[in-house]
Amino acid sequence: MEGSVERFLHENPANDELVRPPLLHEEIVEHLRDLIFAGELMPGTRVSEKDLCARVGISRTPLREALKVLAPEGLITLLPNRGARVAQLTPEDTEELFPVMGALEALSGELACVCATDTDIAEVKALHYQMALHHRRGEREDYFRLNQNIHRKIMETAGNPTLASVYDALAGRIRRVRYIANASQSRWDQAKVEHEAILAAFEARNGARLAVLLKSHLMNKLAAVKKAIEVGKMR
Amino acid sequence: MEGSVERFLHENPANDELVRPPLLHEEIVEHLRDLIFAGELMPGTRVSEKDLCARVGISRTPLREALKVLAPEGLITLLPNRGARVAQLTPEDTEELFPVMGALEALSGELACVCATDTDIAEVKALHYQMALHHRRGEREDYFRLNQNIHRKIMETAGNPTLASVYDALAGRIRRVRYIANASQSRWDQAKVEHEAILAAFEARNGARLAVLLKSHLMNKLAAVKKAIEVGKMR
DNA sequence: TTTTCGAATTATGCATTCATTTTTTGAGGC
DNA sequence: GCCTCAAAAAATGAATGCATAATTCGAAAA
Repeated sequence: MEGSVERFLHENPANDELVRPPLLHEEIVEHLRDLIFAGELMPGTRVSEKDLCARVGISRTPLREALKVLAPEGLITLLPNRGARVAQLTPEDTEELFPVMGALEALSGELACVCATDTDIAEVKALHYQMALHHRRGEREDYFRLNQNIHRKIMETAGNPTLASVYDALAGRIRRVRYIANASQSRWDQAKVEHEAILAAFEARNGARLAVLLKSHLMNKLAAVKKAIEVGKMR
Repeated sequence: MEGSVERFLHENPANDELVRPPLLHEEIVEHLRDLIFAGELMPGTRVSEKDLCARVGISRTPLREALKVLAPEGLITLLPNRGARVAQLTPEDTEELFPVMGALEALSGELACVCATDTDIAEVKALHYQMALHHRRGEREDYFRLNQNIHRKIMETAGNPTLASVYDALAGRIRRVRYIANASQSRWDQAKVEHEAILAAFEARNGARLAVLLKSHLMNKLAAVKKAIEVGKMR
């Protein structure tokens, strides 16, 4: 009977999750994130509610809800009566975010060393050598992508979804500046060396060492970002 | 002239911040947080939009915006077409949150050891001995409050507002269970010993050691919470 | 008495509307 | 020509309205 199926679904909270229809504002949140990450909405840009509504084909209510969600996340800045803007990372933000991300990545490394299967390690190894290839070929975009994949794989291996989601939220804010970290060839080369040590620690399942390496890797990246910004300003 | 003052205010972004009127939904967010923390809205409780609107004296729009903000924060669970509920911490959440908070507290300790003035350390010391007094007197509520104050003071001394805000968001989610960590006298005593070591490391400005201590302090707290829940279940 | 089914009620999701505030525009004065 | 100020236009903040999904309630059946 149909009835029993419905009852089964409703009496089991876990299934309710699967059945639940999407909330419009959540889709808009993701859509806006994508627009920001893709660079279609640049930092500092004013987000016109009317325009975006027309563009996405919805009313202002869910869009406004989405903006309110993205504000605490740090992707949008809300100026009362003066609209929303794509958040701009201040130097302070940058300087504050990297250590926090470093701590979270360090934890991911520690946990990953405990949880990782041999397959997990082999996967990271494969990603690493593919990345190394892109480095040798000077393919920055591909290197960047593989780099992200490696860190993401380690994060996933850690098996702590809460950690991953906090990390992702912060990573979204510095996505743009991260990319410029390897602007200079020397820093890029150094990053590659660091990654070799990271791989080695992971293969050895040396969690403490991996944690330290990941942490310093991020702090070096911060230094590189600051330097790259300095150089950029002087021009 | 009045005009020049207004222009001055508007031409200076920093001042715009000060002048800007409050957004209703943000006030509701804080109000709801307070209600949840105060235990007036218990985990699992359904949040009726109509009732809460009447209670707070606003329309549904800003309330719904507030609920949407609190959902990603983990304090509210949104069930599409079925309303909002005060989020209930699952055992998985608990197990995931403590290590993350441990990593963040560890970082706060490290940074605090670098940034702290002698006054900062003296302040923590004072708080510590006041807390120790409450421990000796068996005053659990006061102990708990002082305990929070100490960790908060160290966090503030670290001088990383981003770190603090991420930490606070997570702390809000486990606020309730944290309180039951010192349910058993033996654990409470152990916690006090750990705090003495923490104070000593801070006084010595031994960041690395303080980090390790704060981290293990939180992991021990997790173990205690799990145990307390187990005991609670058996009754 | 308990269960089942369906109408009535209620609550939610989103669109629309109204009241303010901000921004723009342009006419007049310096 | 540039600044000042006021009126118009536009945008935002919040309330209300409407369509739909969920819940409740009660009558009929088992």
